[in-house]
Amino acid sequence: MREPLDPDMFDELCPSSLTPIRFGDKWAGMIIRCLEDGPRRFSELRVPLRRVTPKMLTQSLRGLERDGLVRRTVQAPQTHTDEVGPGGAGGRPPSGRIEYALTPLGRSLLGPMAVACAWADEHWEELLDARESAAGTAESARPAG
Amino acid sequence: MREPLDPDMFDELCPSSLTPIRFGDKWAGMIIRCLEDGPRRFSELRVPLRRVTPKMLTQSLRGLERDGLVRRTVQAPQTHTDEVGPGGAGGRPPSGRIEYALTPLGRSLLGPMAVACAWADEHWEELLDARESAAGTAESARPAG
DNA sequence: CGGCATCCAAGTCGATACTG
DNA sequence: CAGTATCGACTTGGATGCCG
Repeated sequence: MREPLDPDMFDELCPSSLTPIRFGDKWAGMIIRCLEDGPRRFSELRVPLRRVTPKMLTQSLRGLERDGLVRRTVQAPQTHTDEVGPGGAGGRPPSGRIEYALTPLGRSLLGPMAVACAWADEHWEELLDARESAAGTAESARPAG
Repeated sequence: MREPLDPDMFDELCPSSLTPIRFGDKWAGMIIRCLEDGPRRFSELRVPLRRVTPKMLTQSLRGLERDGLVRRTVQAPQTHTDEVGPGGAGGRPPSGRIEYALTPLGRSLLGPMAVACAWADEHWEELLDARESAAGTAESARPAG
């Protein structure tokens, strides 16, 4: 658990954007899934969600926080750096470590989200077919313009 | 089944608008639920969804049709009106009876929707509490302006 | 009855630049 | 690192009026 998030997890080839089932705003569902395995820092979330501007990421997180689905915590920086860690020797102490984590309420959404994902997984081809058919009929209705 | 739809089913007291789980556009979920028990005519849908302008109702229905969730059918009007029914004696024959019905794909959404409704039913109070707390802290952060 | 056309207000989202 | 500020495009949805 708490492994680094897959950078390609939410690439634009992922057809999740065509399901009619949505959770909150455009990125809320993906954010929740990123927090599924434990707390994450802002910059950690930015890796899989690198197509999301920091403004939107902040905005979505604030919305989730407002609804009690996500909790934002600031940990005081350790003044005595007895555990610098390998490769982190050059960093000056940040003003505070900020983490986002799912609340129990946020976690309770994982069930419905799994159901939604299962539905999308099972039916996204039908959705694509229907849309292509609709586009085709719309085209044929046009007099070759 | 096929009883008339409850006019108050989707009144604004219904807190479904605060759940983060959405199906398609603003009214798609409600439309699907209205079609759950069988085909409905446009004017039938307008009763429980009377807060929805006809433009939006059409727009949502077109979207659902495009995605293969709803099918729109036009039946030829019966020229011989052997069944006028009580109280309907004054109606002149319409140009065609139009009905909207769920497709199997649309019907397959009822399961996830039930899950979403169960979640909302179970947690909407927590959502409200969180929002009120958030509003309160936002107010107290303001310097009594 | 079952829409469509038009206008307009509000919200959403993205790009870019800047900050403590 | 973790945001904030500003601008503008795009989308969504409501109000109103008209049509076959």
